[in-house]
Amino acid sequence: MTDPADFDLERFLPYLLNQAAEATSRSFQASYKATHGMTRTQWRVLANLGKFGSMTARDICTISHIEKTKVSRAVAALEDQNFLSRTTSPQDRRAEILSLTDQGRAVFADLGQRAIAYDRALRARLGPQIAAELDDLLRRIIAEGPPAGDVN
Amino acid sequence: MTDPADFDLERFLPYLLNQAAEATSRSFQASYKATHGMTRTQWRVLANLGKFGSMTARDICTISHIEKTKVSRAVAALEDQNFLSRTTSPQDRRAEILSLTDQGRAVFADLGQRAIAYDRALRARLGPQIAAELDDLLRRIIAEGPPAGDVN
DNA sequence: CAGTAATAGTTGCAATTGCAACCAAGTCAA
DNA sequence: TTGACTTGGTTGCAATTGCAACTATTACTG
Repeated sequence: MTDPADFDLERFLPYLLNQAAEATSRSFQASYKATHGMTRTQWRVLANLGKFGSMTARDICTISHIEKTKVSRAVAALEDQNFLSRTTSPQDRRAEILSLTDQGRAVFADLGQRAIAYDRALRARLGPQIAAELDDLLRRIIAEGPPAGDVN
Repeated sequence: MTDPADFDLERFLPYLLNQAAEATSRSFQASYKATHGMTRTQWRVLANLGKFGSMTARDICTISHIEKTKVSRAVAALEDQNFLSRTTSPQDRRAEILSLTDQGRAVFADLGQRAIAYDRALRARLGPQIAAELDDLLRRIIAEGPPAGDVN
């Protein structure tokens, strides 16, 4: 039997992860919000396209784990800003292939720089090998997905 | 000079942290949403009160790093559900001391149990000592706050 | 083939958020 | 004690989200 008092909020992973995520994302957000009027989701979508090249919205969903509707709207917004363009895929006319425009690539180059700097500062404080371990752990959590559904 | 191509999205900490946070929080969310009609923020506020006892909204803000307006609304909602009650502090009539009601404590006991189970499942997959390291890292990130502001 | 199921993406609507402006109470100093 | 400043907390409003329902294709199955 687990005593309710055993629950240690300060060691509850979802809680810790959220705080860490908020803390780090929030401050970097200033970069893309102020200079390019982008939202967090938009930045992520753009970053994925910048890093992995043209792909479909669905692809972005699967590799980034962002909800399809969030992606859909982010894509629309990025298109409005002329950061990306769509082409319906010849193989599957439902799908649209998304590619960054020159302007989009420029923005990505700019923000990529800052992201590198930001990330380095973060890692510098943790120490390089520790930071690398953190990467692994996070990737494992992300890849393995939530544990065994049965929390009922 | 950093080449834009150097930017590795898959190793960008804010991005990784967010994905991990989303993945873990989201699935646990089902527990409190379905059974107690609570929102993420509400659960967090309740958890803090459950764990640390009565305190002021401001206290919750500082220890949990949740925006004051989010806390304010969560408190209002929890009060509507009769999970907590307020008393204006005698020392400072601006401040309200928040305390869980019996009902609120019961909910916390219930969710606390599930949280423990969920967290254990998560840690079990990482391995106990690895999970402990992760805690430390996350806490450092949270405590140290974002790096040096100057990402401009 | 027809008929049904799955998939890519969008949209409506309600709920949650963020930010700035705003009260009310408290502090501090002249 | 008045007046300027801070601080606890709430609120208005616009923007972002979540979820479910919906369109248009494509895939499957008998």
